[in-house]
Amino acid sequence: MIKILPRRFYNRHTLNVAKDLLGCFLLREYGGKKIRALITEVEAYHGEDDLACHASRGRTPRTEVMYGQPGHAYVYMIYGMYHCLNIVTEKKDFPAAVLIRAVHPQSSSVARSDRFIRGRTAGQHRERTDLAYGPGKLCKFLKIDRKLNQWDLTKGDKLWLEARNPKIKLPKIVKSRRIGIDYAQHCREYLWRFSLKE
DNA sequence: TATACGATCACCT
DNA sequence: GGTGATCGTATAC
Repeated sequence: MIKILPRRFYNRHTLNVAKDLLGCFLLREYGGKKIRALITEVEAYHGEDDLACHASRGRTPRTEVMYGQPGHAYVYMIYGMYHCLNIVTEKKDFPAAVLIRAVHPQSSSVARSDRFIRGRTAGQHRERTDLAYGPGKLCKFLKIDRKLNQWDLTKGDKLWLEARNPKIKLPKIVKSRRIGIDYAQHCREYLWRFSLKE
């Protein structure tokens, strides 16, 4: 039974949403293709007091989406060449989001995309999790860019999320410090990066 | 208007 | 371990 994550899933504390997103599926549909990917690594960015959060300097045109309704996408360009996908959390007017750092594409998705990206022939398919390991790489793999900024993720179209299979036991969740935010003073010590062990 | 820099990645030593 | 690519955003002037 496949279930699209509803708005109320995102309208909770960001740390809980982040942990609960592990093992869920990120779905991307474009050009007649549908890719399903297991979420394996996330980071939480929570409120204006979090110095690592883009909203730490308040409302700006860029951060406005994080102040909006939960369950929308916050996609921004980083270093002039990559995009990062975030899931907006918490109630309206509280700025917070979960950065999707890594996903594990389903085999059929990898096969399709490998053929599309690298022109591989049938029989050469194999797991290529490296294609989606890292926030920049997964956006490239899933063709996610700023056109999907503010996209409603509860509609089940173009980009959405589905619940994990409750019958499958989840690997242990590993907590660690967030990546690339050394400027965030004491906030860089927070263990707000969550990943599935393995 | 000008400038500094970043929630990254690939490639180098 | 280090560096360059490349441009939107925030901030300073």
